[in-house]
Amino acid sequence: MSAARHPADSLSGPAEDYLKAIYDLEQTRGAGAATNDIAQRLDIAAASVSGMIRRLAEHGLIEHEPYRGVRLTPQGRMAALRTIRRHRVIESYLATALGYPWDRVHDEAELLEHAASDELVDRMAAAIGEPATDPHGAPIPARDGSVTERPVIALEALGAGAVAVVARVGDEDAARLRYLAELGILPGARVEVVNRAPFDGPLTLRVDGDERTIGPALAAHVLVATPERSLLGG
Amino acid sequence: MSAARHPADSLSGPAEDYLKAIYDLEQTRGAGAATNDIAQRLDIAAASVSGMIRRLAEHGLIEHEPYRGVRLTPQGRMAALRTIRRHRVIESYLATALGYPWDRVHDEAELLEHAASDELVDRMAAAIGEPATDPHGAPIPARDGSVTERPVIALEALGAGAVAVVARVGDEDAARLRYLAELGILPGARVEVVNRAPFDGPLTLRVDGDERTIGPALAAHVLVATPERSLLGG
DNA sequence: CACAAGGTTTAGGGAAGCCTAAACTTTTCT
DNA sequence: AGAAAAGTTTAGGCTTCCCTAAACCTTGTG
Ligand SMILES: [Mn+2]
Ligand SMILES: [Mn+2]
Ligand SMILES: [Mn+2]
Ligand SMILES: [Mn+2]
Repeated sequence: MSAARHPADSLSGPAEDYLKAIYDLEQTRGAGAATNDIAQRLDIAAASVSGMIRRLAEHGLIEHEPYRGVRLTPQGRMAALRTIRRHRVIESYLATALGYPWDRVHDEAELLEHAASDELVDRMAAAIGEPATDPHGAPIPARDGSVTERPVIALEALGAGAVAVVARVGDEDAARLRYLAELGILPGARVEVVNRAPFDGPLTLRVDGDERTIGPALAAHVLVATPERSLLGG
Repeated sequence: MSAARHPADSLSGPAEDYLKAIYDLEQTRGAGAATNDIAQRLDIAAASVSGMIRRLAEHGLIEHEPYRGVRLTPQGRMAALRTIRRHRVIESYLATALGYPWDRVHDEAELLEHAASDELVDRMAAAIGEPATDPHGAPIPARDGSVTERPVIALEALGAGAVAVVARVGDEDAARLRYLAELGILPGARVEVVNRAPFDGPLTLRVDGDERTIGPALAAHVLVATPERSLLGG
């Protein structure tokens, strides 16, 4: 009765973080986002997630099929993308305009994204030349919510001999980012899989002429574009 | 028993706004801040202020004498000044680095001040050359909490013939800021009181060679430094 | 098919912050 | 001084967002 007719502009910080998490989960897994997955991503008890799910559904931002998962409504997707745009523009601005190291922009953006106005975010984007991706290679949605996700594949999924360009790395863990930077695994870097040990063993890579060995768990957080995929268009 | 031994770094946004308000009230009024004044400044019911006062006192940030008012403890003053520094650095950065109009920096800073880290604020300050005052002329506290408040007097308090330099204007009301800018009443502007109508009447000023008339209510929000005061040192 | 395991929701509770109404204290006015 | 006015606090309630424990579905396995 009172559903779906709410201010909509004034989402709480926590609500915005839930929508972002649900958006991400919907993207990677094909289907709706599971309560447990949301809980894990946000480091919150599953029961608390159920509570927030109810509120978001009442506001018409998600649809909830009990015991089955949640999906964003068009309105919820728009809200998620607005927050994601803010997050990524802020990350980019901090790195480009203020010299922030790339392993620390994420935590700062995680809070600022809920406080910065659309106008501020637009001014930031303009000041640094409307970048297409954030410092970790993630695409920045446009003001209208449109995003062009490049076709990418996890570095972990490549076989020996494959050559690829790093498109994007997971940005949640600062220590991991520092380590990847040490290895030269940055967006735009060319990597070649020299060898792949069996039984989920480490990958030997050639990066910038140097040989590097990384475990599959780490390689799962590195997304790459392969020449074939680029040409075929995924 | 559990008083005064708390994280202290993690103050809520509302708590920081209360501390700022109490700091301001302590400065202008000489004595402790009254519940009603805090309520009016924050646009919150007086009863709600009593509740927050209890919490802030439990955290050792203020001292409360019931029915008499509150005062900041040294710890509370430090927390207030840290938030004020953030607010004013952010205002300055928005105006200088991002071309924000001076009538809109305040509202944006009012939210960002609770989300920006000290490191971000320091980087902003460095990027614009460590300004001494914000766009409205208010002094920016240093990292260690030290502030040098210039001796100022309300323009409203000047008599006919007085000459002064605008030091600072109230920044809470955007429309008022736009009007003052229209009149040329900006920090640094030289104003001369040409005439003063009796019975709380309007002041006629000369600003930039132009004659301007403003009411005493508006003049109360313009703080000026007079030559004598500057020389005598207040 | 039954049932254990895993995932999800409900029940009950707490802290923060806000509200209105009522009680209470202090100040001011007659 | 006594009473009205002004200011403050307390009482009782509400929403949001979090928690743990218990009930409840769904699924996969024996
Ligand atoms: Mn990020
Ligand atoms: Mn966030
Ligand atoms: Mn301000
Ligand atoms: Mn604020």
